[in-house]
Amino acid sequence: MNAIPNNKLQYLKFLSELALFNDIQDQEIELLLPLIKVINYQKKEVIFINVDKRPGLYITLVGQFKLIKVNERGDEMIIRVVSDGEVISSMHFSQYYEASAEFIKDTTLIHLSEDTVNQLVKDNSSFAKNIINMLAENIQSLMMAAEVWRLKNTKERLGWFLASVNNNNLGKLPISKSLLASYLGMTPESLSRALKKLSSEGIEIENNNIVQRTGNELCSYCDKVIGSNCNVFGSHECPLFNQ
Amino acid sequence: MNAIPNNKLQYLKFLSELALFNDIQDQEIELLLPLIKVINYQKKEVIFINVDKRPGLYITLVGQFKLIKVNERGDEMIIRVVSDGEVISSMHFSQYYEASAEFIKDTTLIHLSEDTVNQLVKDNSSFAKNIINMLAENIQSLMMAAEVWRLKNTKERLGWFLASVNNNNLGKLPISKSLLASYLGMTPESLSRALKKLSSEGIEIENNNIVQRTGNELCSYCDKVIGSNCNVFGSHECPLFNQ
DNA sequence: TAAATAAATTGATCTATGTCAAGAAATACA
DNA sequence: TGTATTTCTTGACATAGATCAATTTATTTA
Repeated sequence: MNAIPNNKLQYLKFLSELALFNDIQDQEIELLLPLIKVINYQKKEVIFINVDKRPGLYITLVGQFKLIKVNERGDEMIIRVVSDGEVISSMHFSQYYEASAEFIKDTTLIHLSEDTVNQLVKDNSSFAKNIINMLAENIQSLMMAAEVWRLKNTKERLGWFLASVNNNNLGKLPISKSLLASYLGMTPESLSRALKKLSSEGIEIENNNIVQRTGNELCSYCDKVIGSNCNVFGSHECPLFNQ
Repeated sequence: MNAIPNNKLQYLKFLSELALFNDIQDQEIELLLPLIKVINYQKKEVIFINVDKRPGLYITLVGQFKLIKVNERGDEMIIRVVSDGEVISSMHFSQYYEASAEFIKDTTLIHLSEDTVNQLVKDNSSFAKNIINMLAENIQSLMMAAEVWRLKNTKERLGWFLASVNNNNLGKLPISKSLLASYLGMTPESLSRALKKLSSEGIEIENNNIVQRTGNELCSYCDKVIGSNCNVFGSHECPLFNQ
């Protein structure tokens, strides 16, 4: 009677490992399974996000998409690139905020309704804490992005991005160059030129791998936020603590 | 024995009217009063915010300050201008995020420690909800700011700002022009030139008051988020719903 | 594996906005 | 109320990065 269909039970392990469900018992997550909706999108598909579409919380089971805004002239801004395991909470956008999602890869999203999330926040303080942490991380990365766009030139923006993925992604470029250019708020041409300048400093991209001539050229583009998950962070080798 | 000093009791009414304490009983707020710290800052004072300074949640009792980041070249970015009744939650910044606050007016802040806030979130689901709403609003305004910086030119940025204050501030410019220029990511010279272009469209600033020739010129710079607290929003007069 | 398509690079030019300098207007101060 | 100081405006000029166009290089697809 209360059996959860087998096809939903498969999500239990995935969900339980997300930061969003930290300190939440598997039994509690199981109670959610009947409430989730699983939605598939194809590469290149574009959806419009606003008050009319079902709001709520979307968890990326697998795939990749970009959250974008476009102005009248057709200029596009990438608000965020969302990948496996990442969460987007459209219910926390203003009722009138409009954005689009464009799928970069075939993507499967897990959807929790606004009511479900609100109920969980009310009943489970760990979940409330996890939601708060998720939103705080969002704020953090939006502030960082603002800073990068406003205070850094094209070469510095690219250097900063490479430094950040080099730490948490083992030196592999996670997105294409043209997507990266757009994400960093520049044209592909400018990215190409910025890359040329960086290569004269010993930083190169060789078939999607970030390569540093002596191994620490990117340190000069690092900052304390992105550096905090680097293995020399805070040590005497780290230039951020030791100029 | 448990008496709250009279000088703290005066904050009860102020706090109870904040969105942060929605659906929270006065008795519960009273329990907080012994835990708050009140801090005064003078106009032009600058403080540095990072992990070493006491983190937590700051509520602006009265005054105004700007949250800023500066790069090596001395270029300054205003992350946010914080005014009376507004909240800044440095505890939700990354541990390593560094910013400065520069006080524009003499300012009094009410401080709640990180532990106090965490305890409240745990014990009181209304407070958790309020914190979530506050963070969501932060995300909203950071996304809007990113959009304004990235997709609008100087004239459009200024028009957008004037449209937004015209709604919620009765047409009075809340900050000086040079601060506004900095907030909008342009130089005072560019702001001056943008203003000249707007005045040819019937939009002027006359001793800090926003004046529109026919009364709705700013509508073309409005959007659904800032328009949502305009009194013609959604009606047949509103150009946003009716092109 | 070749042809077709898409992505990235390079060079030449253009343009919005920054910078610098001088003057005007507004505000503070005495 | 006049002087000093700050803020704002205007013009001349500089520049980072956009745009446009032509290749070159990679990736799909058949």
